[in-house]
Amino acid sequence: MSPRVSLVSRPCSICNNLTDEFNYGVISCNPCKMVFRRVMKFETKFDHCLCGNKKSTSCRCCRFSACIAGGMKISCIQKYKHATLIQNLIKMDHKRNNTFFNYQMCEDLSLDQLMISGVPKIKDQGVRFTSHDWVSMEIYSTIEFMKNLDLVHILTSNDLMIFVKNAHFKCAIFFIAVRSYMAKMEFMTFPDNVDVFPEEISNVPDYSPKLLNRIRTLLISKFREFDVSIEELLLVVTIIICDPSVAGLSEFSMNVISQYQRIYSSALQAICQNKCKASWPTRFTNLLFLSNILTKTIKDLDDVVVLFKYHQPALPLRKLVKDSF
Amino acid sequence: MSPRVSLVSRPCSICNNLTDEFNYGVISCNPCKMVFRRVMKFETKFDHCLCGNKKSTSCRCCRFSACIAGGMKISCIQKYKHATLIQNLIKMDHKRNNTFFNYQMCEDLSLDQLMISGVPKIKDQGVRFTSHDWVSMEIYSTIEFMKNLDLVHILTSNDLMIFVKNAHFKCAIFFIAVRSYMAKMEFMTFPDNVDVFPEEISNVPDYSPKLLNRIRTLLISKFREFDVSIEELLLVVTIIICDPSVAGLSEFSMNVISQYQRIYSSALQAICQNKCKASWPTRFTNLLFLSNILTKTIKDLDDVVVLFKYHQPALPLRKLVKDSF
DNA sequence: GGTAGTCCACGGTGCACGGAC
DNA sequence: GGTCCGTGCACCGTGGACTAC
Repeated sequence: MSPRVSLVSRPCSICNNLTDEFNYGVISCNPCKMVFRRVMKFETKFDHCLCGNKKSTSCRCCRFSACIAGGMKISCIQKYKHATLIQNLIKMDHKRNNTFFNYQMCEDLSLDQLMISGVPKIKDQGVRFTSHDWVSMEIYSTIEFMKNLDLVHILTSNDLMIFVKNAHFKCAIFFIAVRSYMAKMEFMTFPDNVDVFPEEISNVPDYSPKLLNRIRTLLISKFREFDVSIEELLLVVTIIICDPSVAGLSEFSMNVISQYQRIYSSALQAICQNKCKASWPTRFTNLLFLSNILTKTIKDLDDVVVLFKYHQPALPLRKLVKDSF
Repeated sequence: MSPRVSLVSRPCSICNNLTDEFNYGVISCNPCKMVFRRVMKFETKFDHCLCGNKKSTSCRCCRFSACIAGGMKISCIQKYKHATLIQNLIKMDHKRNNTFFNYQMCEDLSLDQLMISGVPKIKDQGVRFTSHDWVSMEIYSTIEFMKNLDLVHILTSNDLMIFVKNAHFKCAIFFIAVRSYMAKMEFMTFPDNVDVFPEEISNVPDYSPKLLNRIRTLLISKFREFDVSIEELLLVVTIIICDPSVAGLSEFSMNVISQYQRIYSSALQAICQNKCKASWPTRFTNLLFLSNILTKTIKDLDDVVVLFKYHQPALPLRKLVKDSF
């Protein structure tokens, strides 16, 4: 009997050249493996093109797109191992806090303007921030956080816009809760005890302290209930950010975002397993459910804004906030 | 009664990842086991680094250091089983003898110079060695012997220097005694009956044949008394070499050297047990006591050198010898 | 039965080559 | 024609799965 031939050559799933290799989860030749690796490592710059050479090796962009479409697993890239992933999120969070606390917006930009050019400046000495100012910085630093995620390097600018627009406001609210929770507060607040709602709110006739208070406390009460760590919160927010089901995304970006969401999700799962042994699925579900609590909070906030708009149409809301409702 | 839970996951003592394995004497995951195995087997090169990623798996050096610090037992590596160990020492001794008999120093190097670059050349035909020449080769070949010990591969160059400096001269003297003893001599001598002391010694007024003779005979008389074998002598010298209590060593190197000393020591113990059954502890103690006899001989030698220096300050001692007093 | 050792697939790295400017 | 950048080959180290003692 002849020995089993294991190294049979098959066409590379990316470029069709014959190969006996298996890389990043698919049958693929070494050159395609290297293209995928290098784009994922950002060893080489990656620009989108319009050539559409689907199975050709001549265009990096199309070859890389074929890698994604062909099922190459981003999670096989070692920098997406859990420990490294979480370390990076923590670093990004530090950076976000630094921006939030130490900078201020130069002008009242809309989200579109911000994405093109807007950069804040170092905060003036002794300037006193209103709720409007803080919320601007909260949103700005959240967008910065999102743009520091590895995946944005491989999204087209159009998809990146959709990606950011979808989650930035929601996540900014989440980050207010995170910061307040980490500062041992029971409710959302800005630094120096500046309320999250502008002072002008007391002029609204249907003013409902109960509703406002629910907005301020709901998320944080859940954080406390589950005794969440910053690592868990950062993974949850990243899972919320990486939502592949947004309308308008290209299939490519949907695929990429979805892969990243799975990576972050499995890191969160690992943390839960580590913490709770047998009961980890409960914790994991609870943490993922924070996304719904956030949605509920946003819904409440929406109601408040509607009231606001009705009774105070001239309220000077920042463009970044206005755009979100 | 519930069954004993044997496969409980615990954090790896090296990298903290969960594992249910137990390798080389500590709770440790398979990857850490493999790193330790490979460095110890010299399957892969091992360089020291400065990164200091103590509990990270990303740096081989730090991971290996953590293995040592975490208590992984070098003795569990099978090549450190007694038989292999002794075979290796015998081979190293052959090599040492080959160097000693067939080479000569190119120039008069100091120990520091020697450690960096010095290599001897094949002995010229018909050249007649003086005591000075032989002692140089004795020291050189002893250093070579020391550098052939496995453990030097994992010492930093600084610790290696300390390690060699501490024992090389002492051991060179021991090796003179070993060779003379194996050649059935009653006293230390160099080949062709060249005396271990240089001819110039007769010019010293306080010349004490009795002291010189004690130096020449003390060790060898003990060898005869205990009827030691070459295996035993090589283990003894290696135990002397692997002295973890030298000042200046890093904790890491101290730990490594100490582990090796224990390995050689237990090999010697096994030989004694094999040879003497019930009375092995006496033999074992006697053999270890040879270290003190050596120290005594070195002390005597020191006295002679002091006399020498006083009466013959211009005596052309080799740098390797000068450095040792 | 448990632990040390071996095998091998695959991810990562270094380098030489080739085309573009 | 030098330099820069991307490519793809060859090799290395890792760690999972298996074997042997």
